[in-house]
Amino acid sequence: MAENGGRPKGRIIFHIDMNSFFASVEQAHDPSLKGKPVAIAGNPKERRGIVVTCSYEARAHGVYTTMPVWEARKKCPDLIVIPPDHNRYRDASNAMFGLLGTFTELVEPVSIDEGYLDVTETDWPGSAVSLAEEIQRRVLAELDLPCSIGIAPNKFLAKTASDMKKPMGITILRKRDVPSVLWPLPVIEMHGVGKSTEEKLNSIEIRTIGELAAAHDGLLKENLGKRGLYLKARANGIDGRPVDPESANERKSVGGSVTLPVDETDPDEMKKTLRMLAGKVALRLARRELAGDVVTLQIRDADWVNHSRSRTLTNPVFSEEAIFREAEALLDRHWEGQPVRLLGVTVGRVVDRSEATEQLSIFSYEKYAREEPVLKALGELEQKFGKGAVTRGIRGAGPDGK
DNA sequence: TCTGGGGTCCTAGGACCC
DNA sequence: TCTGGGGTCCTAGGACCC
Repeated sequence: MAENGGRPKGRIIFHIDMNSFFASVEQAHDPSLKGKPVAIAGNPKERRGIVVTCSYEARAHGVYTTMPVWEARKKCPDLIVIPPDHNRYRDASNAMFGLLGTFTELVEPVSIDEGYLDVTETDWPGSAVSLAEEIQRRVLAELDLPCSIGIAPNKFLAKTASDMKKPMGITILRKRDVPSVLWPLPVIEMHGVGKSTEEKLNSIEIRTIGELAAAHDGLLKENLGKRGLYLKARANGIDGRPVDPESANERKSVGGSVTLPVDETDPDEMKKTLRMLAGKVALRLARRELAGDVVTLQIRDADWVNHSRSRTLTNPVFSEEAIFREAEALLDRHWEGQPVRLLGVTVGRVVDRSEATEQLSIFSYEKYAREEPVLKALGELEQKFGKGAVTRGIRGAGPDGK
């Protein structure tokens, strides 16, 4: 980046936000869709489908993300509804991040369609704006996809900035702009503030981002915990989080869930679904070579009340069979017979499988050897082969063959 | 005819240990 | 009869985001 005249050098962070990403990818793939109202929605024949993303033409008709498909069709009779093609979006995303990576190594993917760049140290000869223009130009030229870019001294402001002009916007948000640009807005406009937090803030007479920025720490902490304090810092334009290219590789859990065709009360049907979900999760764990030692079952009741039941295992699992067994046991133990709208299975606390094996051999195996069914089995073996045989067996042949 | 599916982080209470 | 604290792990639920 070009010299800045000897002023103390802050960071220069970009936030890249792909505009209505799934819809744009479909329009790039099939140019006849350009200029038309397009919605990406889970199987449009299903009664529970919602709009996942839609083109700006569809938005002009009042269609928005999360709207039920039937309602979107009512608002926009010409709406073209396309089922999602996740492989296509994954490819486009990889191409997009690959392109960003040619400008700097400091790229942090946040989701499939957005990411941060720390361009403070790039050797780009021009201004930050000209770099943003070049990135935007190349993403459009090479991938046929529009994006918006926010330029700011930190992540929060960059993210806020990229939201301010869509599609194909480039927005600079300096810290000194915060009082005039951010402070007049209602708190709900802030990233990190949802409906619930908005209500809590309103109840203590905080309605604008400016009022949040000036609020008393004690009051915030009392009502919102430590979240309140960092929201206040954000409201003041303060955010010290670094751009971390590794964060995407630090996945914590892998899960699958599905809304059932009807609210279900038949345990056999529910177990078929759990088997399917376990298979899906196992497949995705396999692709990333992961295993995890917490299995969680999620149940959403017909009235949208969520429940989760989890179990921490002695050693990490990854197979469909092992995941299914745990999910099934959790269902047997905790389901109380009420109609179920959605089922989910998640494997948590995931680690690389190589790591998982190591853990098993040096640590978890000792714990495993104290489990009740294991003790019972060991007792039987000792009766058969004599005392000491089992211990020699364990030491001599660990699960990793060492 | 309301409301998908993928995640992360935080909180709070109880168990358990020193 | 009255009665420590500090720390970690586990579990369930809530809030938020894309």
